[in-house]
Amino acid sequence: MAIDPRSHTPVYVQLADTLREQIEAGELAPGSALPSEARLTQEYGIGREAVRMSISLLRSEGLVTTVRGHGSYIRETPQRRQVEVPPGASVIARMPSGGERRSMQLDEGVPILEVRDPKGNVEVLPGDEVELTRPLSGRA
Amino acid sequence: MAIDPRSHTPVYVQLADTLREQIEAGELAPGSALPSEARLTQEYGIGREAVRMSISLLRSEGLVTTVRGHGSYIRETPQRRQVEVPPGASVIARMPSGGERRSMQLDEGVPILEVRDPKGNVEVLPGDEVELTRPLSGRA
DNA sequence: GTACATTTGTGCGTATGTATG
DNA sequence: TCATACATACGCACAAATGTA
Repeated sequence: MAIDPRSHTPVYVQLADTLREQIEAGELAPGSALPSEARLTQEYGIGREAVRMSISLLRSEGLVTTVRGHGSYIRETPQRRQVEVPPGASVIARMPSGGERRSMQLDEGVPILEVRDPKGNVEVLPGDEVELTRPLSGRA
Repeated sequence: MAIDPRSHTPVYVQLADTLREQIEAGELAPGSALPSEARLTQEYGIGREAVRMSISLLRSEGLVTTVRGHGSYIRETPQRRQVEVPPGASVIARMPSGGERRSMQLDEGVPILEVRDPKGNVEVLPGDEVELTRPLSGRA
């Protein structure tokens, strides 16, 4: 898909959409590198700022990670371990604060799951590694 | 907190931390506007790029939203409605794709919850409006 | 309607630092 | 050592959106 500078949607959103499509279509395989900033700048005839913002957007969606001095790579989602939601518990999803992200060593664009059990204990789980489950039979 | 350009932590991270503190402390109330880019540039004696990256960071954390030609605003989190996790279901948290984000009208930095019931039906819920629950008694 | 100020979006130039190969 | 590539940071300029007079 070509980029239209006169479109109402910002150029960097258009490029992010294009790259996202390619990633989801498998044209850009997990683990492989995105084209470099300079490459994308030339390829689509847009500014470096727009390219950087596109990649930043994809990072915030958890689709790519960027390695400084090396490039940006399509993220491979790790196996999710199953975690049971305790009876009487509640769960919310939210993005981590900067401190949480650093201490939990989360990539950008990875949400967290906050599980609060009836006693008020809160467990914070990395959203990309966890699948919550509720078993059919309601035993703890 | 003042910004130290010689610090090892990037200027834009320092500013984001400062603004985050002010937001979490309530000095910047939900619904109110952040200072403009120009204002922050002067206020903290840093460049516009650093200011914009700070705000971009806060957006990706779901703390603020930006309206072109208007400004950036502290997000007000809506009341979370309670949604019960069906017996036998599994839940994952992830960031929405661009299309999902637009069709569900989600702000940046808002994760989604994907609930898959035993029959394979998938429900996609906005992470900022939902609190998942598992009742104490295991009835559906 | 017009005009204007404000604010964010985009593009470009430059520079330094850091990491990899 | 050298080239490449990204990260950070500053500057300037203009475009586009918004709101108000």
